[in-house]
Amino acid sequence: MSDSSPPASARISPSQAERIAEACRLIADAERPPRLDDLAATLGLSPWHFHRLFKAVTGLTPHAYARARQAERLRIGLRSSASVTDALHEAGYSSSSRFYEQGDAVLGMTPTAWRAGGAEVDIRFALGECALGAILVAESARGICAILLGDDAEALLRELQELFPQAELVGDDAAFAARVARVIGFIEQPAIGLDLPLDIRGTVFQQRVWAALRAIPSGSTCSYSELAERLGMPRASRAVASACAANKLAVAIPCHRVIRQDGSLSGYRWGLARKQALLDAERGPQAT
DNA sequence: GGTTCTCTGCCGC
DNA sequence: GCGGCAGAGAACC
Repeated sequence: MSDSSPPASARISPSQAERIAEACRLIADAERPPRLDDLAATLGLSPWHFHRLFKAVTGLTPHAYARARQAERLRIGLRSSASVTDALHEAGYSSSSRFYEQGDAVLGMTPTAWRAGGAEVDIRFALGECALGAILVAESARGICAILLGDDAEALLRELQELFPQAELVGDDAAFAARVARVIGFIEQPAIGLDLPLDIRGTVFQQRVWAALRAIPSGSTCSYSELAERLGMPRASRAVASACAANKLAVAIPCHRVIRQDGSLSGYRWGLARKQALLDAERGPQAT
């Protein structure tokens, strides 16, 4: 339920970051999720220290990272495999029955529904007005799946349709509209936190970047290259920027806190004026 | 339902 | 900065 406690961004040395990047590669290359002890031994660290370091760098535990990677392989496999069972096995799931036991935790829906492009899955949405202009909040069964900002409601709705082309979009839900008020309150006062579950969908790399974004404290900023370094990929600042741009959860995943090294704002999916306003608000009264 | 593994808090060097 | 333990809980078989 709580999304309000991203990992503290401890100082990570380049050599530590490189070790964790190596661990990420090992996990990504393995058919089955490697064991914590084995990963730690390969990197020459104790399991406990490796675990802490991994989480500090990526924002995910090694196990969570491995599962995310496995889910990504499944998503790719579902597009190309002849059957859902084949895709499950190719992704390293030991048995399909256990996969189904877990319900829709991996894909947010059944594999067959996912294969169909997410058809028949409801996404509730509501439009509103906040200090930054029009806002659209959308929610799947798993949590808030999009927070979009813009100048007019129709454009936001089109954007939502493009993000979830096969989903059944359901508006005018009074109960949900009440929750949107909480999101708007959070947009206008980020310091209060957003105590709603988030449905964060993206590749493993995007999820790593987004976890790192959530570790940037309110009121401070970071450059794309700094963020890339924190992820152990000092040359990947362009990829990091793309992942920031792919963020669908405005403010909840604070991509507005990433600016150019020279201090200029760089770009923002929802407009530079909004980026500036968000940063101003965070540096404002609640700053300690 | 037992076993194994992960995760976290805390402490020591 | 790193290693280690204890205990809770999740995952696995």
